[in-house]
Amino acid sequence: MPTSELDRLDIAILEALQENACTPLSEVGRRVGLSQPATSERVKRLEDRGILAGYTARLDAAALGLGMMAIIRLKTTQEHIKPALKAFAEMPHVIEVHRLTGEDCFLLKVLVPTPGQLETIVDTIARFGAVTTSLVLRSEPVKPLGKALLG
Amino acid sequence: MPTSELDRLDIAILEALQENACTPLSEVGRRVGLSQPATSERVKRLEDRGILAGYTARLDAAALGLGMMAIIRLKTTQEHIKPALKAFAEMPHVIEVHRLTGEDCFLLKVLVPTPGQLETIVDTIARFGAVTTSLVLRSEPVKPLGKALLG
DNA sequence: CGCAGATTCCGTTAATTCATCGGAAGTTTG
DNA sequence: CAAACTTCCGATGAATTAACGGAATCTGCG
Repeated sequence: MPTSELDRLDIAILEALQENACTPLSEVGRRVGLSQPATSERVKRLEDRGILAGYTARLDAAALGLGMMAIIRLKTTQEHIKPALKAFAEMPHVIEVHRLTGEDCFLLKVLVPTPGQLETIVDTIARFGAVTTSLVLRSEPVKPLGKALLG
Repeated sequence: MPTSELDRLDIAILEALQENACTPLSEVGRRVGLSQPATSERVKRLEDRGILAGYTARLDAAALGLGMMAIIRLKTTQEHIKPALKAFAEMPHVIEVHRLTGEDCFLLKVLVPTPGQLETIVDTIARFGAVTTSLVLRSEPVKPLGKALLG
């Protein structure tokens, strides 16, 4: 089994660190009922197991001037897949790339400062196949993963 | 303007912290050519400006037993929107919710351990309208945001 | 039963990292 | 040209993390 037993404490620690990775481990420990060294040790074990894959800064796209998010779907054919992947990698505004089953081959998430930038991106991608572009009107805050472990 | 001037150093700092938020600021400073206190001060300023919105742990979904990602699109009508949003919030496996322009109203990203779980989710969401579900075969690593600032 | 061995915890302490301070250098303002 | 402002540096004090040694609990197996 991939999740070789995470107990309640591990999950609580992961939730705390996902919500704010800078919470002192003594404080995390206090919340879950462990000492600082014990908490530290568990965190280290979670890292060694590859469950805790790292720590990252959360940037505010809007504050960075990237106020427009769009979802682009691409329906293409086999021979375009590799060149398309390469092109996506070189487009800095394309922040997520997913290969899909179903009618569409790719789903991309892009962040741009202006509609004009979006047009440029769509035009470039359209060279590989049929694109469908949707603007994101609103996003609910991304949910922390911890919750999904209990169901 | 939203991006009231970020210089090259700010961008380099953001990139470093996005790649690994635990890099000591003395090390970040060394890379960008600043002392530790100067780096610390810039980070604090970026936080105050709301550009650096926080720090979060990166969890490995597969290692957590959530090896299956799916994209669900929902086409629905006005009166279902609020109840749908509420339902999404209560489903722990739904980790992203985007309101879209275009034919589909919502795009969801879900993480599940088994196809059976996905079926449950799809069935629940289908009560609000017409759903289109695609499995994610592969995802390219999410791109750091810093790159998008230079274009 | 009961004794290794392993695991996980705690308290303490050493090492690392971060925050704060005073002061210098450079820029902008009046 | 001076005053105010900004941003930097080096040094120091405060906070956090990492690394012990030892105690308690659990496991496996004679």
